[in-house]
Amino acid sequence: MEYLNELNESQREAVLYIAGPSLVIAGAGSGKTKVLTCKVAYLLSQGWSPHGILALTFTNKAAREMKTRIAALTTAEQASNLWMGTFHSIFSRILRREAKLINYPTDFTIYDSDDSRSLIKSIIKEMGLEESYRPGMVHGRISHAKNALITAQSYPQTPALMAHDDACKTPMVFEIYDRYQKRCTQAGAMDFDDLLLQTNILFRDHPDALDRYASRFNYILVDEYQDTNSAQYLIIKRLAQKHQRLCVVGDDAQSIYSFRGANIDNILQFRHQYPDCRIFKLERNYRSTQNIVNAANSLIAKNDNQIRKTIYSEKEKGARISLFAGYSDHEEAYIIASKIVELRMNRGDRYTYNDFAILYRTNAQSRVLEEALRKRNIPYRIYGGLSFYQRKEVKDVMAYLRLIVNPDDEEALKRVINYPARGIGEGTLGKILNAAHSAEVSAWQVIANPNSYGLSFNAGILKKIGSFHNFIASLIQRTDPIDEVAAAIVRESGIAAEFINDKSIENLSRKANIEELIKGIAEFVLQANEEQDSQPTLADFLAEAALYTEQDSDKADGERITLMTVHAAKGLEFRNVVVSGLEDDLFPSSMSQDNPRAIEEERRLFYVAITRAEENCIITYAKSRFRHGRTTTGRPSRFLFDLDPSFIDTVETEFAGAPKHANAIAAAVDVRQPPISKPAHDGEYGIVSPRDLSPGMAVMHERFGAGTVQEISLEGGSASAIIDFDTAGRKRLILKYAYLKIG
DNA sequence: TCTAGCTCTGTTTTT
DNA sequence: CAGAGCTAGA
Repeated sequence: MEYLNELNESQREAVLYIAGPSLVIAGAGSGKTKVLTCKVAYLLSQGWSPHGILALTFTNKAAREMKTRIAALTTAEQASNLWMGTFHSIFSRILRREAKLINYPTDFTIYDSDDSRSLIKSIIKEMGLEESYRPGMVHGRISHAKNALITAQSYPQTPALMAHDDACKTPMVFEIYDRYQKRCTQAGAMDFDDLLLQTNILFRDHPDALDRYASRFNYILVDEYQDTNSAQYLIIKRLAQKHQRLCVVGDDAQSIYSFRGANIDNILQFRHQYPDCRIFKLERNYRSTQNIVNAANSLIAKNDNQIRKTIYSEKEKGARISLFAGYSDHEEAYIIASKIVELRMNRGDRYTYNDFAILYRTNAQSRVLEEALRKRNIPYRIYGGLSFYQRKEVKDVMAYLRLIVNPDDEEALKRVINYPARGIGEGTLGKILNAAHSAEVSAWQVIANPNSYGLSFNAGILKKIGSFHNFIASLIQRTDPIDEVAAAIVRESGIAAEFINDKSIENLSRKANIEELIKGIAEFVLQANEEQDSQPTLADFLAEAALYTEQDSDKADGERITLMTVHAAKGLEFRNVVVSGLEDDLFPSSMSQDNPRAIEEERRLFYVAITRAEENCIITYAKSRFRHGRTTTGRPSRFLFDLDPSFIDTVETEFAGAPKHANAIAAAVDVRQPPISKPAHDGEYGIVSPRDLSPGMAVMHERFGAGTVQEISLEGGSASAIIDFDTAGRKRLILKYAYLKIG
């Protein structure tokens, strides 16, 4: 147990206390992972069985890393027997075992967000609501409800939700939710949120099942506790109720996932929910220099809602944070690229490209940065955007695999019934789906026997449907290794033929992706053979693939700088970090402008960004930026004014010859721009405030001409107006983009 | 039924 | 600017 000697006092106390519930407040860079891994190793050394330890992490990658580190402290066998993974992966495993109890098939499909979205979209269409209901928004509402443990049945009984929907003029959300849930059940599918909700339903309705797991998991550890939602909270509570051996680790200052239902109160209220808990605070930051820690502290001090703590660093003072302003987003990117080259040069071979990361608020910002990096021949890797399993060609093959495992999977069927084209078009598919929904059976059952469901297709169509059905049925019969099944699909479905007359680079890369998928399946088989000495099923593979994320891949391909969103950077560290796009309306996001809680979360996000840096932190913003198809002028972010100037270096706009100021904040104030929106006075086109509009008012639009305001809506943070234009008809315009003239 | 190309619209973060 | 949706023409 030498590892105990490497811990500081508070870390050691946190590791050694295993008698009851404990809360470890772990500041950024304070050795949180070390505490967790040492604690698990310590439990094992005290004779606890690895099978009885449940450790929940935020990402698969974090789980894997911890396993590796625990294996180094104990044995590989012990580490591999731990129940360690994300909430979603651990509980999908448990749900699969217990599926029968809650009337799901053992091999239920996991719908990803795209599947959910597409199902919701078709329900909206069926209900004739596409005018005013957007699938993404409805999905958000359903997801929010599920994370708050509100089922389709209880939704209409929840006044707060119904009132919100009424206010948003979307009173039918409850009905869409209900139909959505029925269709998921019909298809034998769970969405991401179901994995948590259904676990709670399982534990609620089957005390014997709960008891089995509660007594199996003798000790429960939860990482990133500040980002758990109500559904996760309740699962933990249920499992730990009896023995109360629970250790949660987190940092309220890094709670950044409320949009996904994360409830910061879980960590803030832990001491009240477990009154006899011990609290340990890890306040020494081992990651960053003093300047970086102090600057971050000065920022987060501006938040009201937090557990007070004093994070400090005993590393060198280090360089001050430097702040740069570009005249445009392109210049900002140019400055960033130059600073990276410069830092790397100055330090000779001390820094490699792997020591740099550029962080941003939104994925869309990466484009301009990439351009600038390419011009300088700086190699980069970019996280975010489409993950491997989200690419169209991969999803197509995956949909066939899903159908084999669960032919009732409607989203999968919709995807491939006519891909590659086999003459079963929209009309035919629509009839099949309608028949299925009115008979309350799956589309697959209709296809298996179209005549029994009152469908009168002509012989040609029947033949096409029949041959598709036979093809899938024949795949289901196959017993060869699953990677060979996948290869057969590509060959026999006609997907391979689609790629034969390829010339374009895109087509080649699609082909390569499909090959990689098959290779990946083969590797999965091999690994399972080696580790568990078992023959994995397609269902095993799909379950893992459904919960795979971009973060999980270890793209260690050579020396590259990293580009990612701040969210994606959570838990990571780099010697040099650039945080870009510090403009009001971008960071903090325009979505959170008038919501104090949301602003505090954005501030925590900025805090997370700064505290990723070990040695150098560079903050940049652009005075103008190309967004939404036009160039907009911005102001420096309000967060820049939160930073204590003594830790910040001069603003330099070196490439435009702007004066250099001694004081960064003063400089930032100097460049404060007039308000972004150009008010629509003096008979000119401009942005009109929703306050200045009312129904019946006559307005002019740049392109659509004269019109009359019908309705104004303030929902969802972006005010919009429905306007009847004399020639262009009825339009719904987002007021912060639309150039209008009153009168 | 399919595809190419046009028009229109709307932008956060993601297990 | 890019993705979705629509239309025309095959």
